[in-house]
Amino acid sequence: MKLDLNFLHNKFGNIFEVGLLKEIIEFGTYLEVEEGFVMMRPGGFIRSVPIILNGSVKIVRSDAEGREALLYYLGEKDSCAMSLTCCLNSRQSEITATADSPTQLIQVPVQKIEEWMTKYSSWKEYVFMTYQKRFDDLLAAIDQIAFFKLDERLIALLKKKSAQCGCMVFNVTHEELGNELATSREVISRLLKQLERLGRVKLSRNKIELLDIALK
Amino acid sequence: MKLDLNFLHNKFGNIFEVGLLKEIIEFGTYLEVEEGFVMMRPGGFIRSVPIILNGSVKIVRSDAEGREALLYYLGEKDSCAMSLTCCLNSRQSEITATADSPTQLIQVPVQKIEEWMTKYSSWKEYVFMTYQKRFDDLLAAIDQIAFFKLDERLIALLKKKSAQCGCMVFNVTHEELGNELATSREVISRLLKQLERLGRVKLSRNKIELLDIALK
DNA sequence: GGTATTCCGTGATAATTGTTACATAGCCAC
DNA sequence: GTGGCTATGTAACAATTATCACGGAATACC
Repeated sequence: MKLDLNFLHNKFGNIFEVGLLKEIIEFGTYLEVEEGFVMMRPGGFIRSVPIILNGSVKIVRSDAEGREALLYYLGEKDSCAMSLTCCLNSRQSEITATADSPTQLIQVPVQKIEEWMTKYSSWKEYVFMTYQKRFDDLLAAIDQIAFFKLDERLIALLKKKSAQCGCMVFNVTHEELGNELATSREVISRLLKQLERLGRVKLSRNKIELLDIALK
Repeated sequence: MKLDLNFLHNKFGNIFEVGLLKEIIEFGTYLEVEEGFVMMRPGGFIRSVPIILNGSVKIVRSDAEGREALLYYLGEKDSCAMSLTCCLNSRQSEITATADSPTQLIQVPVQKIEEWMTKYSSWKEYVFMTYQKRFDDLLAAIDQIAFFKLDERLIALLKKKSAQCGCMVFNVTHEELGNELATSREVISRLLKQLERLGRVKLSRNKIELLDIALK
């Protein structure tokens, strides 16, 4: 697909001014990645800031031993605070970003980030909003990890996944859930089975269906 | 104390340009708060952004049941991402800020935050740096909570406190440590006692002395 | 000095989470 | 359909953390 002004205007018309949209078309790079594609790794150098058009991107923190903790998801119109930081300071990434579904995005090259901030107030606001949203997301992640027990965190995660795909059935393995909650597959299996016995989910291989979870 | 240009120039000369320092003197408010003073509460409205001159401020996240989790400390020259967000968006605070030692600071009124960002590039950079630093701080907090066991987190917290006061002995109760790690006083007492038996700390009422902790 | 208050130590026990080990089930390729 | 791979179920046990209950120690206040 080629970036075109009408398309961008529909999506970003209320955020970005037209001049900026034109520059985005001129200097941005359109990119389409498939589910599972790892867009960014700890230690990776980052030369562009992504703007998500469609799909969703999972942002995860990993420790030295390969354990993980889910931080948040990026969705339509979102951007990434880490890549902003990295671009503005020539730093390396400290997180992992993985496409959680087929994802379309625009990459804004590092040189334009600062330039546009002085040139377009809408861009400046977008950058600030990005920092603020991700800050909020991190606070929410800390709430989950610090204040809730695993069963509640699991339910919250299932809800979040359901919200991401906009449906009540989605594909996921217990292993993946375990990673995202920084625990083991067995623990997740146990908790899920418990939820199934309570009639709150229906389990199959690679798939979970939410029954009365999203409502609560 | 009155704000004076020499003083500010010594402290911030390599960060802020002189014109900005003059405006800070003109429009900022000097404030001195004693240890334990609660500078900000969840739900509180925020009409200014602080710049810390001296001392340290503890930033804590609390949940509905009054449990807490330490996020990070602010020290000299630092500022607060939450108050920036709140000022720029008329939002309410979602964290608690408490003076952890006698603290001197400047309050920058909300109107000037945006104005200075277009006027002084050094201010713009300071604001961005603040977001970035707090973002990093939150990531570090998540690492601690998600990947480490309580005994390690306790040691890390003791180190942090020691670094804050710049000494090996400091005043703190087990209760306070428990709050900051979102656990109970008893658990902390037990872990501390264990550390004392290992010869790594020396305990007294209201006081902890680090022996071979800071070195490791 | 006596008393109240706050802080600390610790046993007992429960709840939660982590680990090990192995069995079984679903699915794909041939 | 058979073999191989991945995913799930689950028991048994270990480790960690939480809670309850109480006694005693240090300090403050009168």
